[in-house]
Amino acid sequence: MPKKTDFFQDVYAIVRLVPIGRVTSYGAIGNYLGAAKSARMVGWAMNNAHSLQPPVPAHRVVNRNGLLTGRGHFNPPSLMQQLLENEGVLIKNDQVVNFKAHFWDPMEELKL
DNA sequence: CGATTGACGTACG
DNA sequence: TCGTACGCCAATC
Repeated sequence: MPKKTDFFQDVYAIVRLVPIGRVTSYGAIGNYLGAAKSARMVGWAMNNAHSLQPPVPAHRVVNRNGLLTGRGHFNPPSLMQQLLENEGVLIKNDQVVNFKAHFWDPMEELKL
């Protein structure tokens, strides 16, 4: 029987599967794991992800609005935007430009 | 051990 | 269209 902590591991697995130049959202991951309403847990998992090995590319995970809500948890906070721009994802006003085009939905990509 | 918070999202007015 | 309320579950105070 799977342990509840597996949810966190699954979140990390999904984030690591996100291709370069693509981004996903907390809700999309939670939805894929069957915890659509537990998007907060995905965010909490990211908080723990900073201590994981290998490091989880949390900078590819943004909120439903494509806003870099978690940038304040990076070091420095601007690192998130910098990493995304480095992968070809433009950020404007702490928000992903053309977010819909860069959006990587695990349910569409992994479910098949 | 109880109350509050948190990298979110949906529902309702 | 915008603002407020609630749910979700774990960690922290």
